[in-house]
Amino acid sequence: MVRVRFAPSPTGYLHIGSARTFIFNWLFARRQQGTMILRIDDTDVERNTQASLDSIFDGLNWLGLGWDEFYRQSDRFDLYRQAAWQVFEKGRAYRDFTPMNAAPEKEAGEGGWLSNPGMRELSREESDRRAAAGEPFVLRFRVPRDPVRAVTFTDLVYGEQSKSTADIEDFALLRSNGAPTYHHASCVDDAGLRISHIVRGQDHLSNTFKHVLLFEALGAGVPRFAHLPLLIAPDGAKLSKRKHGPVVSVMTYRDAGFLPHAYVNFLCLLGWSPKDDREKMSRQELIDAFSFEGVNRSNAVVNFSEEDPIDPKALWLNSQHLYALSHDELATLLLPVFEKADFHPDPVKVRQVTPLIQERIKTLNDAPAVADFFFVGHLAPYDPAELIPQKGDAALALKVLRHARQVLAAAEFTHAGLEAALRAAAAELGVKAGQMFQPIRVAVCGRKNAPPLFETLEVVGRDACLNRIDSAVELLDK
RNA sequence: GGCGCUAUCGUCUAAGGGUUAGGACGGAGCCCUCUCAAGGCUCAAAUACGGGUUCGAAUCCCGUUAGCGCUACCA
Repeated sequence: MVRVRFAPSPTGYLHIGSARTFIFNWLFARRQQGTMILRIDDTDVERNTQASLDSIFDGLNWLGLGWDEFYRQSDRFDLYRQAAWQVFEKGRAYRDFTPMNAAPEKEAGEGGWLSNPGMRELSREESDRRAAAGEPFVLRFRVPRDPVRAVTFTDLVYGEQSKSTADIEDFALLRSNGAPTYHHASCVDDAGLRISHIVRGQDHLSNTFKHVLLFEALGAGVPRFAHLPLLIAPDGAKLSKRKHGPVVSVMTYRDAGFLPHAYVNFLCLLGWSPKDDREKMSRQELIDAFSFEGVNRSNAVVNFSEEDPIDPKALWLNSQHLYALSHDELATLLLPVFEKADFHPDPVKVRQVTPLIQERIKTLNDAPAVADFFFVGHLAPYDPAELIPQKGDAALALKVLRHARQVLAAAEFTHAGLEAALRAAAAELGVKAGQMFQPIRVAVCGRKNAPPLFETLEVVGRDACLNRIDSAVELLDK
């Protein structure tokens, strides 16, 4: 039975790298019909905040993938302490009374630290006596070095891994305040929750040797491991909010008008490939295609810059998913966006506008800027020169608009009716269709670039069209 | 410093002994066209470096360089 977990610590918003780790866990769980567990790794009481926990939930909820079981490490401290003392009783851990901040630090820059001399070999009697006297200590794991041996495991992504116990430090299990460390709590839970596969960032690859040792000391089976390459910034540094700003938070993409699934799709393609050139994939396609074979070993750059804070590929993928939506689905998503833009939109109007702008937006947030003229009572001021068509002058624009007004006053306001009427009008005037349409477009839309003319006029409606053309004529006449 | 991991177009990636090194984003151009999009087509763009092994290396091995990670009573 496959059981995987995503274990964020609530020390900030949901990072996009964490989001991807969550997604890969989720995909693997669904693919294997296993269980997805969300576990909050909040062992560092000092650094955890409720705000951060809330924002992690916000991010996860937006992604919309869900989980099957939920745990919180701060509820389980007794479990960790109990487990730690069992390890101690087995002789696999010892008390280290070295005062905090007084570690035997490398003065001469030689580096490397394995254990606190003396403490590891302290007799049980001496250790018990000092503890009873109230001297603070940290409980440290005793890495087996009597004969040095290799710790090995097979990573589903990185392959065979091996490290000598001569290169593994005696890491802490319990702090002097009795709280468990990340390594300890994590392993106790992974064992206790019967996690079958630990899928996490590659930054934990070298920690895994410690964890393997701990699982053994705990008397637990060792889970399978799959480490994921990291997401990094264009400068090669790891993504940090301080240095790279909001691009590292998933909420940024929600707020930018991304479709959650499009963003999931984008994240999946960072460090993983279906190996068949597919890019836009549905949730089910991702589930069906996912495997650790397809995961890369090198870190992936999220491509953004100051001017362009969103990866262009993410934007493209979002547009592809946007274009695939039905008009009704998209209209439903667009309604709140227009509301937020203060357009006081009528749902019927939004539904009419939707097909006209669908292929002109890359994010939901692009819609108000593209569709403003469908909703406003009065057009924002524009440069009258825009009304003048290619190879024409103000006189031509005026002639076209006056004639158009007449024609539109009588025309049947449907795509076919408008097309027939306006093409005929152009022929009558002896101007090219483009020269006819451009002044009308600018008069009605307030700009040169807009959706195709006939359907646009149809949705804007006869009254508004005539009024706007009157205004344009007035503008040119001055 | 020690230990571990990694290295294909600008970016995401495919090819895992034999390919003109493929696709996508982005860029340039053309087509379509009432503008803008969308769509179609074309072009530019890569195997970090040096040694091996082999008839043959992007691919396997060694070294170098570079980047990243771990080396906390953070996670």
